[in-house]
Amino acid sequence: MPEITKTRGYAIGEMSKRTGVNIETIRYYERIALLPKPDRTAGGNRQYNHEQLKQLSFIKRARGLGFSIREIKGLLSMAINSEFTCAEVHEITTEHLTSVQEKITSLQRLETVLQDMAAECSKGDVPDCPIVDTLFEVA
Amino acid sequence: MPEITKTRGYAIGEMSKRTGVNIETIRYYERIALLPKPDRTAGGNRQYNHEQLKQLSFIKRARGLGFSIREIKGLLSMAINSEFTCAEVHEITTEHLTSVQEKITSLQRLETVLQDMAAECSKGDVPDCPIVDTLFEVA
DNA sequence: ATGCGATCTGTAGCCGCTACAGATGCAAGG
DNA sequence: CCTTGCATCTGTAGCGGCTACAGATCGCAT
Repeated sequence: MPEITKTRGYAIGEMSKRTGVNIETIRYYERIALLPKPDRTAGGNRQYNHEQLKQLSFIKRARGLGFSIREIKGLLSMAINSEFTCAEVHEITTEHLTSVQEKITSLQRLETVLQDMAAECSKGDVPDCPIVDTLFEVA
Repeated sequence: MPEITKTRGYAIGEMSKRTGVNIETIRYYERIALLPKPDRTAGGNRQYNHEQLKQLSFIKRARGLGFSIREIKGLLSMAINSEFTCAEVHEITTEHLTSVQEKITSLQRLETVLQDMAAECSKGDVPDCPIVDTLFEVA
């Protein structure tokens, strides 16, 4: 028999182990066209190649940095087609950075309010609590 | 005719205006039993009372502070039954505070990474970008 | 009576997964 | 070759916390 397929590629479980992405999530990414449809074995199991492993790692990293699926699709299509300029990528990144910074600011405001509420609380055994009172004031 | 219902109460739109909670969301809160089922007019429209207005304000505030629906249900059932101690409420609050602080920390880590990536970028017109390179490194 | 905005119910969609059920694939051991 | 048993398959439904319809009815002013 001639060697038709030399490198066997990676089964989905292998992809999952190497990237840390859940198997179900990998299939989900395929469904929403974030990952390309891989080859299949004769029996129908997915067989990924190294390119696809790289792409999944990319997705994993970008998700870890909080990029949305939509943003990652943008980044990927640019990267894959090499139809992008560094400036465009920079823009997406700084936009994302700004939204992260906004989240931080609003969480910090929250932190302050929660700390103040907690500080006022006597922690007593009685059913009378400034936290509840605060929340129950009609706006 | 005798005055059967003296105080008319608030229609759902009134509740929405007073609390800033979307009408659809108010109905949603009722469905998930976060708000009690209100009275109805003869025709079937919801009629809320002042107590329910206070409760919706409470929910709105607590959501604004990032408490989950589950947490709010807890707080409300305690507050309504007056079966709570200040210490219990304090505990829920500080738990929530901790999770807010954890979110802040992880977003700040994110911020640093994004800033570093953006800083390395030349913003050039060429399709060669350290951001893409960074993301494409296999783990 | 009529017109028109407010409200009604019910259902489906959003994001980003996760969790099944029930049917197969595949590789290693006997 | 056959069995065992894990891996993988498809399809669907659920999570949280809403939001967005469609199509019908309510209620109030004129």
